Amino acid sequence: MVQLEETFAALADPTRRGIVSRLARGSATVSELVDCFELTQPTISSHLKVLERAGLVARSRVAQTRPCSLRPDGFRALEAWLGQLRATYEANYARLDAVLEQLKNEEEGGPTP
Amino acid sequence: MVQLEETFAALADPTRRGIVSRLARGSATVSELVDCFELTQPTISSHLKVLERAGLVARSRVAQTRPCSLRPDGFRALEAWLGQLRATYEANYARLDAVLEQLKNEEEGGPTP
DNA sequence: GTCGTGTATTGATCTGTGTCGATATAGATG
DNA sequence: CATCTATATCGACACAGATCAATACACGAC
Repeated sequence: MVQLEETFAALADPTRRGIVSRLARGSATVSELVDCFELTQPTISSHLKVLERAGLVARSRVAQTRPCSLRPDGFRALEAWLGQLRATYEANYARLDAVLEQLKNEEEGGPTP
Repeated sequence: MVQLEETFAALADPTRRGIVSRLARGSATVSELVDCFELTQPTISSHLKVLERAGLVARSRVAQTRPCSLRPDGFRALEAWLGQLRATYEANYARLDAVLEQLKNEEEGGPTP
């Protein structure tokens, strides 16, 4: 649950969603990301820290650079929550449909006085 | 894009996710939601306003009460964004696999000096 | 009309966060 | 060793948001 908290909070920021979209097309170093967005390097590093803590981004080390890549597992919890929500919603919607169906059938059998 | 911004920001708060989960099982009035969560009524109303502005919750009026219900369309943009992200990621992963496959084939043909 | 219940709004406080400039650290290169 | 590049960290600022108490509004009941 707390993981979900961090995931949604991380993706709530447009810059971080931009970083994620960029990394979906391939890994990138911090400098490359700084070039993509008109923000300073400390700001990008701060965003990467948030994304890393949320489990959405992984950072390795190559020489002095720190290539960042997406961690698809981090999105699983998000998709699972959405799927669960949809299932619950549709189940209750189906139940409503069933009730209406039953009412309709009872009415066809003859209206109750 | 700005809609996505509000959607993620709305779901970043645990109380609002709780409200959404509750509403997936059926509509509820503001008072009923206040009973569900140990928060004051103004706080719940504030959260509902955020969810409404994000297009995730609809409010009607029945007498003095304001029944709240889920608006599944509001989640579509979120699911679409995730789907697009996943597609992009898997496409580039497939491309990487293809590159590795090609390198392997070239190597089998004979290592380049 | 008055009264009571349900909900919205306001004002205040407190915490969190996005941003920057400045500085510090890590590692390659000379 | 010194130096340069890439990245992280720190301190400060401004702004947004979560929360509450108090109050105002809406609507049915009487």
